[in-house]
Amino acid sequence: MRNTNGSGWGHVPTAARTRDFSDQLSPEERIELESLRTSSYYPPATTLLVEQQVPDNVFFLLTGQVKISLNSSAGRRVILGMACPGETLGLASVFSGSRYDITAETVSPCMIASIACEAFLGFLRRHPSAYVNVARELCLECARACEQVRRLGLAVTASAKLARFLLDQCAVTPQTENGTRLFCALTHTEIGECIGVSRETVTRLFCDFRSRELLESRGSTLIISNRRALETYAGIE
Amino acid sequence: MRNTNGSGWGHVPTAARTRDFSDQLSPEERIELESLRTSSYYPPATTLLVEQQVPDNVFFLLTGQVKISLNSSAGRRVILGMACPGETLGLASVFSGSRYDITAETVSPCMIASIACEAFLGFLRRHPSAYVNVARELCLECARACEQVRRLGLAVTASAKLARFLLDQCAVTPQTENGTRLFCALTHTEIGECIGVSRETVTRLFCDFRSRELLESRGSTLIISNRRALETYAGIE
DNA sequence: CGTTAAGTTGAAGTGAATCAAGTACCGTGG
DNA sequence: CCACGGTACTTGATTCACTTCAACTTAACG
Repeated sequence: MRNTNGSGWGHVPTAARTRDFSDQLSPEERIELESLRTSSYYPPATTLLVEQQVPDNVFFLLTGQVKISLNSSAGRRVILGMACPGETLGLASVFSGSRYDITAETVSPCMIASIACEAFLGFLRRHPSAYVNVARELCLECARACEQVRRLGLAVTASAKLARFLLDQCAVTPQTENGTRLFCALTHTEIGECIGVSRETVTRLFCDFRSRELLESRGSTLIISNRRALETYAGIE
Repeated sequence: MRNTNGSGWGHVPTAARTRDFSDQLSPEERIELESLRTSSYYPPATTLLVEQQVPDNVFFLLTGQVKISLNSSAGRRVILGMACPGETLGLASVFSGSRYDITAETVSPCMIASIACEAFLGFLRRHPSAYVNVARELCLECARACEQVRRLGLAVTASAKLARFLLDQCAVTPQTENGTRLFCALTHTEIGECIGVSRETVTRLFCDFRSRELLESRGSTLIISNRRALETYAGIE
């Protein structure tokens, strides 16, 4: 099951991403924003921002994938999802002037552009129409958090949670003729953190799903030939 | 414990609310927005919007309280929180053009202003600077959803969840000399839906907390004299 | 004063966490 | 090439917190 290519899933996250923050900006605005950005390379497993920290930068993910999580001091963690190229990180906190409310770390080699808070807020003051872009990004963050609440709160059993999680992944993955192929490089521990169950339970559920022929797995590839079956099994809304 | 004044909590929700959507708009913009709004009275337990519906209006809560929840077709529900005067409802969905992602219903008699989607989007097109207000509201929605993920995902036991929930309420309630007084008109069922546990468990936990002298309750008033104790008991991050 | 909704309490059942032990896999370096 | 160490995965046994079910009490309201 383990996979070393370092990326979370074969395809994009929450919503297929066709545009990034600078979309819909005027050419001049785009150039100005460009001039404020400094891009750098980050190796896998680099921590970009930590919840409770005072924001210093807004990040724009150019390539690679970033794991977004919430952590408790007790060591417990909830993974909200994987950010994909085009997404911004830390925007809500910088904009609202509060501390970071999420933790973000790279899972694959990433190119990331960053802008210091004040510089970014200055840009927004000079170009208020860019707030439409801020609002668009915030919508995504909301959707991601809501999705997670649904997974954790509306699914009763662990199997329903996993099924729902897999179906959410299917929803953003292109289908092939005989089912959906998910290239999943998350460890069982991480999947557990995504859906709020223990590592061992994830293992057992995969066995269970396999024996029920709800999915096949080969290495880090999951093949879900019959979504319907998975949906009904999970008692999806 | 039951309380018939119909309001959720004695004081405001997530963040103390000092301004509403039209804050920071120019006087002309404010007047124009005003002209688009139609205000009406809604009795308690009126459903304003339902998840999966195609958005038709943006709502501005003027007075009263509104319960925001996520529901599954299986009848399960998660209460995200109570909206207070000044908040907007359905903004994210109207803005992003997707279906409502939450359900909202009044819990007390409410005055609510509404604007048809197209009219509101037209206003935003004419006054792009108003997007800063949209962004501000979306930040609130994000914060609320994140808070809920923390409650459901980071707290392990039911007691930790309830403790955290009560502490969140304390955080937005003015303190008196001998502790925090919460006027809670949520039923045990509703509290259960807020933290993802059953009604009976809520009852038992209240008994337990009382016997541990973590709180006192008189009618629908909760008195938390020692927050610290509650925090340490819950193993709060 | 009767009806309905909310709260309380006990007993039984269970799903999932935890603990523990063992296996498979991959990269490294002798 | 193989021994080694580390990480991830697997599987079984045990335990427990919470749900569910059921019976009962209390409170609110016409």
